[in-house]
Amino acid sequence: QALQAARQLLLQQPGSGLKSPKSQDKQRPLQVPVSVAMMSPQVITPQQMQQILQQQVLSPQQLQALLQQQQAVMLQQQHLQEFYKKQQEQLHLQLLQQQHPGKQVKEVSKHKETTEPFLLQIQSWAGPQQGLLSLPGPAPGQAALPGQTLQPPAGLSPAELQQLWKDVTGGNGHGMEDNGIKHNSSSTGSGGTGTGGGLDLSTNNSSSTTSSSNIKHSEKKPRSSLHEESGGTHPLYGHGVCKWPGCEKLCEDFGQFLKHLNSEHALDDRSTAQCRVQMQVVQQLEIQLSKERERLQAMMAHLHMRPSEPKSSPKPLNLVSSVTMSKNLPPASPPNLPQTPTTPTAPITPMAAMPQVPSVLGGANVPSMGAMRRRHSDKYSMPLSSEIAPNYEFYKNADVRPPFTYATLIRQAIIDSAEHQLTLNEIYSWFTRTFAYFRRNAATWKNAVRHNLSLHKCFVRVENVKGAVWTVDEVEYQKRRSQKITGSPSLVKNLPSSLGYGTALNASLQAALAETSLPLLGTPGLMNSGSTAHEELNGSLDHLDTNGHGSPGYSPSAHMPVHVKEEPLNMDDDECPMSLVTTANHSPELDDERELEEGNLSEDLE
DNA sequence: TCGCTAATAAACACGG
DNA sequence: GCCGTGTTTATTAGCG
Repeated sequence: QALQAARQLLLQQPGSGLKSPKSQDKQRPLQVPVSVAMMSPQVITPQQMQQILQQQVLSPQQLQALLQQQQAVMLQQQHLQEFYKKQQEQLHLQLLQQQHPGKQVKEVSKHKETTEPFLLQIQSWAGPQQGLLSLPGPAPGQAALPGQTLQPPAGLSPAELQQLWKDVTGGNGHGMEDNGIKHNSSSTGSGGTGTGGGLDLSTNNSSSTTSSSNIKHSEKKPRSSLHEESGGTHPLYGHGVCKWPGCEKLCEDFGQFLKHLNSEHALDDRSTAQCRVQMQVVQQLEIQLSKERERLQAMMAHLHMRPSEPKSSPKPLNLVSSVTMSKNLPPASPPNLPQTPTTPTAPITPMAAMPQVPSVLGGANVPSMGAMRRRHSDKYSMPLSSEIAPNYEFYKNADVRPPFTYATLIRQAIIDSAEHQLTLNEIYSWFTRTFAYFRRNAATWKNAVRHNLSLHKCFVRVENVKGAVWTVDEVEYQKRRSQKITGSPSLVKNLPSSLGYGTALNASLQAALAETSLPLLGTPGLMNSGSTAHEELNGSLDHLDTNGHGSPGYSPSAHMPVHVKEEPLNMDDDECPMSLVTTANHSPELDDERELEEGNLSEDLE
């Protein structure tokens, strides 16, 4: 309305506002708004604004007034959006509680949180049809107006995008289709093509906030899973469904699709508007893609992965603020969307086992501990220390769960200590000190630590002068580990008797050596205490090797703190810690093989 | 589907 | 009674 008032102002004062040098241009001020209005009735895009500026059709005062009015409208729009969002969310939750009692509400609500901002954004892009001021992306060299956020939220999947499109176009779903909810919109399209009213989402929703009775369960139309057969080929036709954004009209065959396409999506205002919105979507996605690609480059550069293009990061990455996606992107893969799944043949980094990497570290969207009950298999993980070491700062600062089991971490904490023994509280401290992730939900993970200490035989409680301390029974630990590695408990069963370090024990200890060697040395943070791990393991090896057998009365408490033999070996390894590059193409099996090979190598060096 | 493993939650005991 | 520690059991989920 404000913009229209401005336009009225211009129309009412054509003479005063004109600085056109030629008299025949006197119609210009009329032409511009009219043309704009033809495109989108209440929109003056920045490009057009610039055009107006260039053509000097308006006086600076008028332009200023116009801009002010636009800003005022923007503020109104923002308020409307906020109001609408709140109302919609409230309504949404209300409906979900009615229809999906229980935790589904939480899940869908979470989904909504991610989609709604973009939904609003899309609505803003599609504003003309909604009577809202549309403010497309700023023209080159023109700053975005305050409050204007044109970036779609990161991490938008194509499915979400499609859903949002449906939201925009008001097609079958009206935004809540995922939840089986459908707004009884004013859409007149019998086939759910969102004719006309498809784009007046905001008005529909705003009205629906006061009349929830207008909402009904949707006869959820089967999606692309049906009609797999497809007659002809057309970018807008697939799986028997019209792929026009927001349409999804079922078409029996290609001919019917063509007929539908020509009838429902002919060249008219609606189609052009939808096309325009789609262009905006594509444009924004391209912008986002380029940003993500740039981010990927920077990440790969930071992580010493081979960048596909030698494009250096504009600035060093601050892990706390910049790490927004998993590192498990194969370096050879083209920089794609960050959600690119890792193929089983390229588990690459231990991050592959990382359950999740919060998109915003330390942000509110970090899933709670309880929500991420993921299996923490070490299978895809490289040796703990060598994983932690290069990422020491990362884990220290980033609220990312380390991809290791509690047992592994506890052991690491203990063998990192000078005495190879820690009190429970010291273990706690190590966790919180080493991993930012363990600086919250203390009760949960501390309970898990205690549980693991009690559960696993490899952890031995030793009464000490100053109380009880926990040590690691390395043999027990490696028994567990070798069980996991070899999958052959029979081998482990023979461990005590095969003290001549037979194959199983050898492999186990080699694996252990691989796990605790190389590691820590690459990182100052872990180097100081971490070298003990290496030494301890070598000590363990020495103990067995030199005697030809493990000590029968093997006592971890007696064994752990002592017998440190300085081993100059592996210094080459130290200089070349296990990098993401070297492990990038490792399959899980190769990882195990690598560990064995490294063990052999170390042994050979001895 | 089944078995294994790990994470998580919780109850309980015990001592300071 | 509270808290930290330690043990144990049950449930759940991921994975092979």
